[in-house]
Amino acid sequence: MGPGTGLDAGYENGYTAVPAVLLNDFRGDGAVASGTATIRDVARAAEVSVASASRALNGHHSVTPATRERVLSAARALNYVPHIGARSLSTRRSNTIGVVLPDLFGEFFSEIIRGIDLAAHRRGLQLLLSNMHGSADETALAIRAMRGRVDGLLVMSPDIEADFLAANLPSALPVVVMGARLDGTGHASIVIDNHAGAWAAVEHLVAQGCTRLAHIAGPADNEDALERVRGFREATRALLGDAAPLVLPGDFSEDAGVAAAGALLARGEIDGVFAANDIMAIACMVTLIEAGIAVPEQIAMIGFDDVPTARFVTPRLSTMAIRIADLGARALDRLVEAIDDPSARAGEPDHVMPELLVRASSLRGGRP
Amino acid sequence: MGPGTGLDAGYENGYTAVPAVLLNDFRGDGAVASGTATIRDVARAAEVSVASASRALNGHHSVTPATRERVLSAARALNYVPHIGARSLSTRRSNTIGVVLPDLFGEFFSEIIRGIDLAAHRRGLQLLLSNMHGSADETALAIRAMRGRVDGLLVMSPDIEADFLAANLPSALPVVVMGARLDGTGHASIVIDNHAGAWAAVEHLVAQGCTRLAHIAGPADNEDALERVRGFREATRALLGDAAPLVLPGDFSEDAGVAAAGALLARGEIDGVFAANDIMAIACMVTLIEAGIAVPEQIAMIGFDDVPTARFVTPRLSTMAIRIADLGARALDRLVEAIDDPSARAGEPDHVMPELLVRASSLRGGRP
DNA sequence: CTGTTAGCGCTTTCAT
DNA sequence: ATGAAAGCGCTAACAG
Repeated sequence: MGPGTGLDAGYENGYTAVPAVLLNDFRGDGAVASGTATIRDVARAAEVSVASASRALNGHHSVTPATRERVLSAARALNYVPHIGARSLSTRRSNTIGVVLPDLFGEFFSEIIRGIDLAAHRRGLQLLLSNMHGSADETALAIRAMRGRVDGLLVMSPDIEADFLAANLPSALPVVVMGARLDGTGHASIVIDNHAGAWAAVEHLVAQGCTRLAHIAGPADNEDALERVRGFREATRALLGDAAPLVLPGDFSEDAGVAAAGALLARGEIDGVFAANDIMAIACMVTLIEAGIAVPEQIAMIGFDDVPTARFVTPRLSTMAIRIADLGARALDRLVEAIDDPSARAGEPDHVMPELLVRASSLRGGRP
Repeated sequence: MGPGTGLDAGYENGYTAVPAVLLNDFRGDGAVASGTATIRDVARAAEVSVASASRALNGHHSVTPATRERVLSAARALNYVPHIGARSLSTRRSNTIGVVLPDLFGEFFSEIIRGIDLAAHRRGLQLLLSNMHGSADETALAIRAMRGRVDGLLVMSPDIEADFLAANLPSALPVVVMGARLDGTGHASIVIDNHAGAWAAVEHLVAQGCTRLAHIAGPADNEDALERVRGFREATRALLGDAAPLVLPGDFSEDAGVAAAGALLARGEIDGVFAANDIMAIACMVTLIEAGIAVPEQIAMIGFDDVPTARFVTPRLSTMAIRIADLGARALDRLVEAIDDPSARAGEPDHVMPELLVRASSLRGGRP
């Protein structure tokens, strides 16, 4: 893991649990098939009640060292593995977090999952993944299907109407929403400051001497994308006096980037492009270069997100960087807080401020 | 999704379940908080027994249309959401697959997860994710922690000794192992033909006129990586008469690629590089180019995996392509087969043959 | 300290 | 067709 991600902070307290029995030095070299014996078998073998077995297994202090040892060795002998499902039914704790995402495609989501996983791993939590492949109804379904198996939900669905989302969020379960603000619903949320990010991107392009900007937009139903367009428009008007800058349609996909490059080529005149995400920026840039355009000399490019790939393209891509994995980790941390203290209603959304990351794709030494 | 991935095949039969009640046209717009009422509440409200409620909710045919309607509307009114955890305890079915991976970093794993998710989604299965962050003991732990919550396990851990792995796999649970062959354990597996892939890479480089090859190796404890080195060595000896070709150490990381570039620069003479994975190839290539080396003219490059990024670098990276997402999907499909028919012992491992994908980074028109 | 007894929420015989 | 009751495997009072 790279330095400075802030993800390797130490253990935190609070909602965190690794069942004691799982931490035994069991290495599965017993003779019996694992996953078969129940706690009753263990109790019988150790000649104690299931209650004592349970206590011993879970490290409760109220057990004689002697019986504890009997139970433990019986468990070992039987290759006992606790049935976590049953345990959570009884304790009303699953030590599992449900993660609901709109898509699993692309580095943005994999980075987010990585961040969530890292934070979850620190606390001994498991992740139940659910991806909606787009549809709103499926999202609702996915969310409902998590009932009784998770202690909390991490939901990201920037393209689902907030109202619909709010209506389908189980109010009994702690939820953190990523990417959409759900004010007044009592759910915590964490949002990216897209507008400011877009503005900063335009500002940078202008500082590099660009005067004819274009924006490659994200999906029309995506809140983040919409805010980026808005920021772009306002900034070009304010900074360049351009009230009707070119906005090319897009959908965060590679294809959209390629198509945008085609449009740019056909039109000419544009000397700076701000894409709503990195993947479109990269696809567009590669296409432009192959068509003989010099980047950044003829057209400067800047993206949004800072996915890992941005560093590997030639020229390296400037971008409005979000520490994506960090974002996921923060979301999980907030969720854990909410689980720890269910009474605390969520306050203001957490804000994530994208950071201008200047690399070669936009650096052409205009005004410094 | 790109064309030709083979991932969008239609529904298959077999182990597939979406609980009926979840498919109702419920849209969560009721007045009561969801996730609160139990089936007893529903039964009481509908004035029937819980048994009947259960039957109605699950679409059993032995219910009067009248009572079914009463139950359903009661459920709707109460905003009832079934407690899946309790259901699986009772049915011994969780409709969940446990996925155990060694790492979540990099595009290889995110692609694999995407493939698994796609296939799982088709069958209405959920994914319980678990990542070991390296340690073997953690792997064992993660596997045991899945007991009672999953119907089957998808395990990938090329850097864990096969014996240890086999000892810790629950024999009661269907398991498909990716990337390591566990013959004779009764577990299905699916492996990449690394040796042949490496050989093909060398063959291609030689055909392009390269005569002094180097290999950037993967981790020393990774089976896939080891096979790639072996293939590389054998091929260079056979094809080039080079019995002791340069093998640079690596660990599949970006840094390793950069370090390898340094070594290459210091040494000179090498005119073709085969890296054990794409990320090292890309990092190495970018570093070489920035140092003034012409790729592929002075040094031809080829990687392994075909991660999405390989298409975006300049020059585009040649690679031994694996359809990674496909691999994940296939693994899940095999697992589902095993769940469907637990009696069938696993046969031979599935083989995945990497495919030579020639892009600009290795194309220099030597012998055609 | 230990055993007995209830559940957790749901499905499922087995009667009726 | 419906209901009563017995679990699924585990934990948690409550007594002893």
